[in-house]
Amino acid sequence: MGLTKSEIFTPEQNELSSIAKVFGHPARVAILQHLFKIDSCICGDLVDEIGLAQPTISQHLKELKKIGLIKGNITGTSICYCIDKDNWSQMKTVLSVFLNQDINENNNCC
Amino acid sequence: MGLTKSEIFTPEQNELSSIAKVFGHPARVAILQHLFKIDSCICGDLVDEIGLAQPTISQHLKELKKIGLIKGNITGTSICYCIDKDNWSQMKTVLSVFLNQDINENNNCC
DNA sequence: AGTATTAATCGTAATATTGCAATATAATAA
DNA sequence: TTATTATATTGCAATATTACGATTAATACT
Repeated sequence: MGLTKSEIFTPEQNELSSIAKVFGHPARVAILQHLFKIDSCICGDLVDEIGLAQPTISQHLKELKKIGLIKGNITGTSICYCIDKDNWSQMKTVLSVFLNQDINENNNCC
Repeated sequence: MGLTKSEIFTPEQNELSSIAKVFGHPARVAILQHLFKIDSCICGDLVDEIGLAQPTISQHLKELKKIGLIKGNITGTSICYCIDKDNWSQMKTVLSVFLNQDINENNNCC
């Protein structure tokens, strides 16, 4: 099948896994790290920076855009990408709730 | 061709994406949430709790175990799973470094 | 021994993802 | 207008993931 049964999960579970899925590829992690590091917004040199073909990078950028973590700005023939700060911090909140769950200390099996 | 080029990324990028990948499916999120919530370690009732077949849950548990986020304890015919606290907090540290990166404020394109 | 019970594994079908060559599109430059 | 440059889209091949039926393995219960 290969088809995730999203309908049996809560909206929270689906949202969380969608976010995590985007981080689930090293190229997208690398793109985000580069956008954080660089002092001016980056355009096509992500292709040089990371060692993947232009269509591949473009595809990864599309997924990052789709989930709202980055946004692009057209300047001439190039496009300037950067982190969407508002969405980034919103995403952090969603992830934090999940990551900082308290472990029930009554657990005694292991 | 369906094969991630792990060799061109840093160990950090690969580690981070591997962790995120595991969270990238709602069933695994649901399993982890259930293990957090329940007051005694859970065994096969994850199958009832989540609406997936037993082999499917077993497969997801395997991936969670592989990355070290959960561990199992055999008691009779059943297996008791729970969060691996040490690895969980270690994973949180790795993720936090990534999530809490500072955005370079010299960014001015968007 | 024979029979449940529980969970892992195997095999397989359906779908998704990754990556890239080729091509298309869009904006600028000559 | 004709390049040139930068990025997106299309199409496709290779591989991965998801899901589950069937089976297996291991323990517990009669």
